[in-house]
Amino acid sequence: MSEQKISEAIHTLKHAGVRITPQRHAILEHLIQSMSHPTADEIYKALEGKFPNMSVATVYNNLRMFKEVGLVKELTYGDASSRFDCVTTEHYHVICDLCGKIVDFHYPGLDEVESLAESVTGFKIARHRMEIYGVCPDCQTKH
Amino acid sequence: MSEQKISEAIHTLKHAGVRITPQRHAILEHLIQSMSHPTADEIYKALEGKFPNMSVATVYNNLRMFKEVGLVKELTYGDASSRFDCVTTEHYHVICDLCGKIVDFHYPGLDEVESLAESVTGFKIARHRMEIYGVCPDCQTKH
DNA sequence: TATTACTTTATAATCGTTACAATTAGTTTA
DNA sequence: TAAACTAATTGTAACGATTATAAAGTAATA
Repeated sequence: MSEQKISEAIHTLKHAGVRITPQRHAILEHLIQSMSHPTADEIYKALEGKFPNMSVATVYNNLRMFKEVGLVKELTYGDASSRFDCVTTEHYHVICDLCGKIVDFHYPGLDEVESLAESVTGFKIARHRMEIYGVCPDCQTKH
Repeated sequence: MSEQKISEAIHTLKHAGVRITPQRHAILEHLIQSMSHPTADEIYKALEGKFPNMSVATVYNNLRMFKEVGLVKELTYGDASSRFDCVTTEHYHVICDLCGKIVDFHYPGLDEVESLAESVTGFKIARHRMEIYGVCPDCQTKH
């Protein structure tokens, strides 16, 4: 379960020559254990009990670091804050238009979209992103 | 050509009870004629010759308005500025990782993705977005 | 023409994020 | 284990995109 994911992640970090500070450990743990896709601020608030002196900058610094090492993906949605997602397997996100909830959605990679785009545009395609928007079950019953 | 698109758009606006001010007309014209997907600031700069006193707020206000009427779509990419795209037909965007160029890409709607997401997650799906990233031909030759 | 509502303008404010310099704390070496 | 080295954290200032606000201007309407 998540214990194992955490130690795997820590191993990855050590291998990349990164020190394991208490703050880092806590941010990582929170990212892995929370099944949601928290914003930097949510992580900050969640940990301020344990680390009353932690700076927001630390959260951002480490999230950037995790991203560079490949542990985490940043989900960017326009003006709103970025959300951060622990990379496990490839998946897409389904997002509720009303409450903002994000649900993981597995779908076989759209390789043919990439190859078609490559041949049509002449780009050397590296990746794609897709999000699906709608209203979640909770919000459907409430409205 | 674009003359016709402009008058169509103006008709849509009038029908929605919106006054056609010179600034509005110019912003609309720029959006339709420029084949790119400009940011609010690019529009602002492009028009400051004609309208030395125009405020950025005017650009933002009108872009929001155009969006509400359905003339324009906002493309949001994380921290960077939003880009604005005149709605003509459904299409996706291919984006260069190096220079940021955006190219339109037509692909048959991924209806099956939406319907699968709907059945798997219980969401009532309304739409999706997809972007494809890579390196454009120009940047490929330069690097 | 007077009234009304809508627009624009200029500027201040907001919010997420990053830069910076000073301090603190892991890690390594002796 | 202690000194030395380097990376990480902290607090705060700064930044940039966007929005809010209030005052002034402009079009439409009676």
